[in-house]
Amino acid sequence: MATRKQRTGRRTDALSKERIVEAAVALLDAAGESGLTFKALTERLATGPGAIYWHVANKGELLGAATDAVVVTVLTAGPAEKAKTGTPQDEIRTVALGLFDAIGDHHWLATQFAVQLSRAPAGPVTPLIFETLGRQVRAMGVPRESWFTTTSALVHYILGAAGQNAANAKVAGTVTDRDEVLDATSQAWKALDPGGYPFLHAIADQMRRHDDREQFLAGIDLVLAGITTLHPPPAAA
Amino acid sequence: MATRKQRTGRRTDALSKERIVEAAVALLDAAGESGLTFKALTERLATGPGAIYWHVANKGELLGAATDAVVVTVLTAGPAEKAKTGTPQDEIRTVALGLFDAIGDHHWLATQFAVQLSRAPAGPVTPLIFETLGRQVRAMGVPRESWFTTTSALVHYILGAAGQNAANAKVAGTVTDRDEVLDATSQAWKALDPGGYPFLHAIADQMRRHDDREQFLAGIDLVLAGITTLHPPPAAA
DNA sequence: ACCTGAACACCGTTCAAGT
DNA sequence: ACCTGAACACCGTTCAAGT
Repeated sequence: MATRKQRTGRRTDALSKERIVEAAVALLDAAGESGLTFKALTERLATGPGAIYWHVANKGELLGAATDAVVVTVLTAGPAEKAKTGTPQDEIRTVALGLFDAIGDHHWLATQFAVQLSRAPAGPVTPLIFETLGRQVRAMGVPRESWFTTTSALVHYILGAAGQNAANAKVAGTVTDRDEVLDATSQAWKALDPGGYPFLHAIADQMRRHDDREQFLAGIDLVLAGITTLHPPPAAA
Repeated sequence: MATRKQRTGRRTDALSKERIVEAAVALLDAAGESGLTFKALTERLATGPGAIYWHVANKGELLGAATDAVVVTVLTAGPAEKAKTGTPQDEIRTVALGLFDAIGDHHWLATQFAVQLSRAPAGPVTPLIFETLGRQVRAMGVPRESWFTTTSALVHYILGAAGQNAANAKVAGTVTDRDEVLDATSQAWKALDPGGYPFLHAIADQMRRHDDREQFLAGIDLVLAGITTLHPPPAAA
C-alpha cells in the first residue's frame, strides 16, 4: 500500500541538502560553531557521515549554506518587504536592525560573515545585502560615482557593529550575565592607570549603562548623517 | 665554562610564553588559522605538547595572546606615535590605516577581532583601541555624553571594514589573483537577473576598479563627516 | 542514485614520569 | 619549576560495500 513513492515526490524522511542545512543551523544555534560536528549531525539525522557527504562537499560548504539560508530568509521574507512606505533612511534602519537581530539570534553568523563575504564569486549573501542597501543609498540622492563606495561603507559598519555586538552577547548568555559582564568591564577600565587611559575612565559609566540596539542605531544615524553631508540631496536647497 | 645560567637570566633557547606566541604568529601568518597546530608548534620549537601547556592554558589563550601581541605593537610602536602633529582627523586616519594594514599582513586577525573583542573583562586590545581613537573623538569636540557611542561607531566601522577586506585579500593571494577575483565577481554581478539586481549591475564596474585602501579611507571620511555633522565643533562659527 | 559504517589521518589535551 | 612523550577522546573525510 502506497508504494508509488517516486510519483508523489520525495519521502518526508529522505535526506536532502535542505534537511541537512536545517539540522546544521539548529546545531549551530544551540551550541555555537563547535556544536556543528558530523557526529551530532548524523545522530540528529539518523544516518552515517557518508550519507551527508553525498549531499554536501565538506564542512565549509555546509557552513556557507547555513549562512546563506539564514541571511536570505532575513533579507527576503523579513524587514525589507515591510517598510516599503518609509524614507530610504527608515528602510536602511530596518534592514540593518534585521541583520543585527539575526546575528543576535545566530551568534555563529558573526564569524561567518568575515568568511562568507570573501567567497568568490560568492554565494547569494553579498549580492543581496549590497542590492538591498544600495537601492536606498541611490534613493538618498547619492551621485552615481559614489554608489559603490558609500554602500560599502554602510555594509562594513552594519556587519562590523552587528558582529562585534554578537560576540559580546555570546559571552553573556542571559540578561543577568550581560549586566555582570558590563559591570566587570567597567570596573576593569576604571582599574587601569588613569594617566595612561584617561578616556576609558571618562566613558566607563556610559559603557556600563549602554543599550546595544540603541547604540547600533545611533551608529547607523551617524553614517547616514555622513552620507547626507558628503552628498546633499538635490531637493534640499 | 659559563655555567652560571641563572644569574645572567634565562637561556636564549629556553621556552617562554613570548617565544611560543612568536612562533604562533609566524605559523598563523604563513598558513592561516588552520596552520596553527600543536604539532607544527612543537616541531618549530623542538619540544613536546606538554612543554607548551606549561606556559599556555589552551589554544584559545594562545590565539588571544597572538592577537594581543600584534595589535599592541601596531598601536604603541606604530602610527599613533608618529602623527602627533596633525588634526584629530589625521590621527584617526593614521591609526585606522595602521589597523587596516595589520589585518592585511595578518589575515587571521579578521576572525580573531570578533572573538577577542568579546573577552570579558578582555585583554589589552579593546582598551587600547578605544583609548587611542577616543582621545581623537574628544579632540574633535564631540560632547562628553556622546563619547562612548561615537567612538564605538568608529571602532565598529574600522574593524568591520578592515576585517572584510582582509577576508577578500585571503582569497586573492597575489596581485594578479586580486584582478581575477574582482573580474569574476564583477562578471557574476552582471550575470544576475537585471530586473532583480539593478543596483549591482550599475556598480559592477566601479567594484571591479576599486582600490581597497582608498575605499577604506573614503569610508573613514564618511564616518568623520557624520561625526562633525552631528557634533559640530564649537570653534566653527 | 543514494546510503552504510568501518577505517584513516589528524587534532587538542592530559598526565605519569623524568630532570 | 620545567619538560618529555605516550596515550586518549574526538574530529573531518574517505571508500568499499550494500540497496
